[in-house]
Amino acid sequence: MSDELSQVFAALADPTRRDLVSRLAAGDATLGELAAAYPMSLQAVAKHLRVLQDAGLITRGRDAQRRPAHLEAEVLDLMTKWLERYRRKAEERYRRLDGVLAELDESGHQLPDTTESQDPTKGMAS
Amino acid sequence: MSDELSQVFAALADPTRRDLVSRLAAGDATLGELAAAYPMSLQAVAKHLRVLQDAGLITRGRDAQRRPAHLEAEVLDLMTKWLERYRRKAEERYRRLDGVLAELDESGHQLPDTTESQDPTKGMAS
DNA sequence: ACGGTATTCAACCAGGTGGTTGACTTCCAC
DNA sequence: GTGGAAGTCAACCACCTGGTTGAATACCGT
Repeated sequence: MSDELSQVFAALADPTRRDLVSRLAAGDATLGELAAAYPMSLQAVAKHLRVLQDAGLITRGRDAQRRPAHLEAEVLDLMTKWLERYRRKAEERYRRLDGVLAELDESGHQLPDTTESQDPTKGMAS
Repeated sequence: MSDELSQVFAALADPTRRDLVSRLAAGDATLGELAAAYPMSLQAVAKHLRVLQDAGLITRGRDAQRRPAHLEAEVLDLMTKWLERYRRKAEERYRRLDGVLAELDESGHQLPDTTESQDPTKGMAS
């Protein structure tokens, strides 16, 4: 699954992890502080932080034996951009009812189009 | 994992599924048309469509034995809103260096704050 | 009515995920 | 230097996921 976007989406596909992000948006916090808020072991929360870190959503500092977690906003940008691209396309298609004409035209040629004959699992939907 | 946002994020945490979304953003398509583009069985693509459908990202029509898939933009809104909320908070914290003052102040009270004493796994990060 | 096309259903499998517990390492404070 | 606090490492478990194949269903065109 290794690619960047997949990792970020996967990281946020968990309520606990989204809640961690929401807390960190308010300010940095240590594992202990965070873990206290959840009905699970501290190690489990540590694993969640690890996932967020691998996805580039947080970084962890060092203050003696504390390792405060810090939210990084940049990666959220990445996702937002991806979403916006397709959200807008879909909305346009929805608004413009005359789009049906284009679609009727499109049903003429079986194989969708040109310029995309290589394996789509590589370099998909950038 | 059942909650709505988790399902949507999880659905997009797969390159094949993101690619499907990107294709559907350009126009509705049937399973057969879509499956032709991927190096996997048609049934596998059908499963992916199922996941997208369960997440509310697509709906499927009926045209005789065809079941054209149609992208729904609304759910993308949901995600965008969630992302924007925290992206903005994080960016603000980043821009305003004077934020350190607030954080120093914050380190005064151990338990973060009021109004959230119940189990955080329920109703997390709305 | 038949054959082909479009899709779904079901069983199975390898590998990943979210959680547990127990032991270990680090570092401060006294 | 010892004790306790903060964090990490490792093994283990139940369940979910992404893929496979094979068979079944539904519908159109001739």
